[in-house]
Amino acid sequence: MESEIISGGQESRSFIETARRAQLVECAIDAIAELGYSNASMAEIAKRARVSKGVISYHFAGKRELIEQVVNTVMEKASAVMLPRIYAEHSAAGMLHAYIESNLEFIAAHRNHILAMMNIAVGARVDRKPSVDLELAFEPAVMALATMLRSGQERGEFREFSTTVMAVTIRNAIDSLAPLLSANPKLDLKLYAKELATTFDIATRKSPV
Amino acid sequence: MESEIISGGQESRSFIETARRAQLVECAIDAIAELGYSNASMAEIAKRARVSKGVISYHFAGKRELIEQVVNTVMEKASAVMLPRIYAEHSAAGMLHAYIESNLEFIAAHRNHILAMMNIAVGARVDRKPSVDLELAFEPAVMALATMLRSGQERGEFREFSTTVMAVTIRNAIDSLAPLLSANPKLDLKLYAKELATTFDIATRKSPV
Amino acid sequence: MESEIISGGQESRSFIETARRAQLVECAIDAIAELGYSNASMAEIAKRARVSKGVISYHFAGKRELIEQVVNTVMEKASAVMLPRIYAEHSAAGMLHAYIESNLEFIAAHRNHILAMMNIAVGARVDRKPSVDLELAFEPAVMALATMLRSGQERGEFREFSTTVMAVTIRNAIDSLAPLLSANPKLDLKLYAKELATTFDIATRKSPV
Amino acid sequence: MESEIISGGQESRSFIETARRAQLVECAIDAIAELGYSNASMAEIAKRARVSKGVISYHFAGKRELIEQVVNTVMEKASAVMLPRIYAEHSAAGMLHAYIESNLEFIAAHRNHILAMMNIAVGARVDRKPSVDLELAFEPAVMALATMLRSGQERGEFREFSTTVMAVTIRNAIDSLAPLLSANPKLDLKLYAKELATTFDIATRKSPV
DNA sequence: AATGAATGAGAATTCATTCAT
DNA sequence: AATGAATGAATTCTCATTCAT
Repeated sequence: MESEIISGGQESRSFIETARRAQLVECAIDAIAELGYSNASMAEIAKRARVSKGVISYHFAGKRELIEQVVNTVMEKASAVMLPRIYAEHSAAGMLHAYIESNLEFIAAHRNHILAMMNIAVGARVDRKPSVDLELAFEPAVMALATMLRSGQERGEFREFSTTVMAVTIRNAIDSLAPLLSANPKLDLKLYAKELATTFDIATRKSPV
Repeated sequence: MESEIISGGQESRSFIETARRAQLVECAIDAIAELGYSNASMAEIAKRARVSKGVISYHFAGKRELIEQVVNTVMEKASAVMLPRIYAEHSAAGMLHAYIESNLEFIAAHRNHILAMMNIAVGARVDRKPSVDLELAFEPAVMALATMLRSGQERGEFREFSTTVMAVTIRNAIDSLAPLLSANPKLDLKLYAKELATTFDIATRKSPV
Repeated sequence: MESEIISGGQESRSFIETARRAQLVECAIDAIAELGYSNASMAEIAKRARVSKGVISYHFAGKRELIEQVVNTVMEKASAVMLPRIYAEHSAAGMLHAYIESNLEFIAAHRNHILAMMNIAVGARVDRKPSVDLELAFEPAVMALATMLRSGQERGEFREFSTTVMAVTIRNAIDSLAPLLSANPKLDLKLYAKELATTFDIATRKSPV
Repeated sequence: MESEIISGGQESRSFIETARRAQLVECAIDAIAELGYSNASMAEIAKRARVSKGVISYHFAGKRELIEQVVNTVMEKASAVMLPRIYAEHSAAGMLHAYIESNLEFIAAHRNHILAMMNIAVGARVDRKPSVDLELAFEPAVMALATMLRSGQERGEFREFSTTVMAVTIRNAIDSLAPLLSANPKLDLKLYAKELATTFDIATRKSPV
């Protein structure tokens, strides 16, 4: 509305476009989470957005770009939730605990986002040219976690272990919650979070209490 | 003479049929592992077997049966490697250790098999009629592991923890090795196995040594 | 504005869609009449419409729906021609006469329509899942005719006979004209109609004049 | 067995071949009658004969020849039943009556044969080059009947009518019994035969009694 | 005389994408 | 900015036919 005044404005198109893109990304997330990657056709996503198929092609270069935006969106949202929680802690154990807990909370709150990510991770190779590389999407998360673990070792809080193996293990423990939750919706998340936190607290700390 | 006996006879498969089926299953495994579930079309699989598309239809009732055979084949091979190793142990910790180690060895030796399984697990749900149910293929593995862990707790070897959460965590730590290995082929498997075994030894045992 | 209303709206078909559907139904009728049910593939029908195969899928849910539309279309056209002619009569003999004559006229004018119907009737049962049930398409016509005959008996115009057997006989005498006409295009339809009308007039009436 | 003695005997092969061909024709008839023309695949027919697909190709030049044999076989059997019955009569009305009754009896006794014929008549155009021409199979029957009717007119027993139209009408009244019987197995055949005989007796005879 | 194995063409259907309006 | 229409490639599956044994 306000934008009609600024005739020829470049901003206004950008606003509508931004909104549409966000909407389409949301619909894509839901479709992928609920139907799986390969059943989340453009037609299905468009239907969920109550919009014609052409709109997606109009706003995104192709399915590929749409999927990339899904990945980016989820990553950003997760970071926004988790990072403050982690940086609020000062001990390595505390940070690891915050990492696991905030991540599980994010999953609980955005189950479809994570489900979509996992479906994409495995299914996206569908396009001959991988639209989203596993490495690109997941490795940074592992790297960041590994760095956190290493600093815990350097501070003398954590025992010696391969930070990479441990980081991968923790990430997978977390990521696999989403499908589990999907199959068994009344899963006790609090318990699950506590179990994981305890397990990896024990598995990483230097000396038993 | 020849035809009177046949009726009702469940004559077992001919030699050549058995060989072809095995070959096609192998080609399917490779195709799925390398291209992803949905790019592993019958045409692609046939091409890898240097055989016409129709051959697959001739030997398997449909894509569904082929995929089922892939799952069965992998499961059987893995069991054949792992079970003897596990049952050779007598302590719960020993069994867990054998479980992890033999599983990683199997993965190292049959990377494509595991990659195929994971792709099927995610990709197959994607069909309107899931050709292979995730639960059917994976949950039993988790269940078996959980049972093993519970017996460890009952024997007093393991601390108290949710056996389900721990079993899921361990299985995912293992399963996620395949894609990792695929992305990073010169991964030190021995080290990885040792790290995982140590981590879950520490994470499960009752009292620190 | 545009999208708020749409939801739930059963907006009727667009002009162009209606035209395409009609065109495709016509092409299907011709293809089925000329090539037989099972040679009338979607590809063939599309080719006749000078349109890509996908267009049929775009406008019809599947072959099934297309065939259903063929049946509906033919039935409606035939009814539109015959019913006024029949209801214009007041004696049972007059109605039967009008029934036979108007039906033959319709067949003469729409030979392919009838040929298509017959091919569908026999060919469609042939699909594992019959796309169009013989009974549904043909029995009503027999039923309606039998009812007309019965009312003629009740009025005392017609002799006693099994209205079902007679209705079946008349319908088949009529329906079989189409293939006959197809094989022998210069058939004298006027004569044929007169012969049939006379035959069944004699065969049904109570007392000779 | 006995044939092994007559080494190189041409006769013995002929005997087995004749038997096989007859068996395959029977199986084809049943398959076509029960499943419809296009579902009666060579595989299905072979299965019913408990024989491999190749056998059919071995004994018949192709599906086309097999279908031709089906038509020939049915025609011969029907003639064998009907002709003696017809020629036993001496009045035209008696012959027509015998024609209708013996034909219905044949249908009752060999329902599948007639069903197969009808399915073939409509469905066989499936092959681009019609494997069986409607004309070839059905017109002779109509011609023969028309001739019979004409002789009735010449003798002064029958009224004037187009013998062709009447013959077509009668043949179709008869042929349509098979599908009817198939849809409604407990149909009263005696009644049906009596109705048809009466109807066409009335419709053809010169003067009302 | 018969079989099992393999072929390749053709079927329906699905889908991302393009384009005129 | 959005839509409906159309395309063409790809997928699974079926089938008559061929061929070595």
